[in-house]
Amino acid sequence: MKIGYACLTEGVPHVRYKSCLLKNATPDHLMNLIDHNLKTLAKVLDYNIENNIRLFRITSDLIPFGSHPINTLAWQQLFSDSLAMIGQKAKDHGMRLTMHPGQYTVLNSPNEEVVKRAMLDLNYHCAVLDGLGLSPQHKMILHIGGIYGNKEAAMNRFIANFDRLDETVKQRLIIENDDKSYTVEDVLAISKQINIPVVFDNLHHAILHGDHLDGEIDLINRVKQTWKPEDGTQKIHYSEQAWNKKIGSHSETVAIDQFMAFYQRLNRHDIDIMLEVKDKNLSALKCIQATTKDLPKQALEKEWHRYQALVLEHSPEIFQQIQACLQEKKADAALPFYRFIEIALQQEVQAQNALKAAQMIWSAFQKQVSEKEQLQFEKEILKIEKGLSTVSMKRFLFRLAQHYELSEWQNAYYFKDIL
DNA sequence: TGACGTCAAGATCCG
DNA sequence: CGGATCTTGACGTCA
Repeated sequence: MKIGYACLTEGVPHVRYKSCLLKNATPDHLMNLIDHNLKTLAKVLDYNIENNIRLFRITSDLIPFGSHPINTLAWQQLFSDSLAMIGQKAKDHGMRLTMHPGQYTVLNSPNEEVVKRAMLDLNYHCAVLDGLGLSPQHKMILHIGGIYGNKEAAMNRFIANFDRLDETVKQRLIIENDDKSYTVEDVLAISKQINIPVVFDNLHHAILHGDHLDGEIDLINRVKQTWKPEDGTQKIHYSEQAWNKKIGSHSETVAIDQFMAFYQRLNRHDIDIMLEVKDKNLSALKCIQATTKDLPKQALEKEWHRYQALVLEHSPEIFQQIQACLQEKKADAALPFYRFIEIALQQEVQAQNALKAAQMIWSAFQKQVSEKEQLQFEKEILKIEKGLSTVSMKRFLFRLAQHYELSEWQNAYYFKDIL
């Protein structure tokens, strides 16, 4: 079983993808952006490897305007070495990479121009995975598309247009149920015609059906039949509804108890779970650690170190409770640990607690700072006391952590909003 | 014609 | 001038 996350990272320094507006997309600029983005992807894979994350979706924005006529670069050739190196990283560590063309890539449109662009976009996504040198087990996920007043005709159009795709694209393509139009049953019916795997998405399923727990696991096991040996392990999407946001919005974080309940009902290990959640890698790490038997103690301690300042900023009380919890050194501390984290982060940041968090990080390099930095810190303190944003304090502290090469603190989740 | 979703670029405002 | 915050863009469907 692999658990993974989609596209972007939280709290990982120096990984930010770049893009540009259509009007600025000159070949020269695109070259620079692609070069930067590939370096970024390589760093993200390093992060994944280091943190034992073995399932990851690559952002569609890797190559800006990757399927747009404005991008005339032969990027697959120009960056073949770089792509091959990145792909080798993944292969060396058993990492499964996927891609997911967005909601605007519509293969079943009645508009032929839209279909042509969708085919080009699928070619682009496939070219990335091909360029990385990855097998067809590294998939591309697509939704079925629109209804256009006649669902049956729309489904048949999907089937007909699938047939027009390149063989390499067909081998990678998998299809997913959505939250508006196409149920798992619909997608299974299409799958039966074109013989490609189905991705079960739990939240979409819950939205299109009233009570989502009823028969959910049976359905997942039925969907497994669409995965052939050459497709690799069955993959599903897991997400939770964001409270107080509109139906279908992904939650800020995966609520660990809700996930564990699902995991236990699922009761399978021959399955890969892609999380779709705002806090990305943070939830992936959480779910991985919570489901790892005999998790080494240092894994949680490393995680705690990254959470410390962020937790302190939200709740000094829970900060203390977590310290106590970890000192007990019981086995299976992961669940209580993450429960505490979730509760802490729901608390609003008070100025006095923001000060405590800043002080904690400051104390790590207080001894080596210059007088000028001391004065700057005092200025930042005043800003927080006045009730101003903590952003500039965080930027200041992050710069210090970089300057004094305190890599541990650079990885603090405390900095995730300013990276 | 605007909402939808998503992210960063670009624009503008502010001290 | 630099940093903080607001607006725009790129895509297709549907009301």
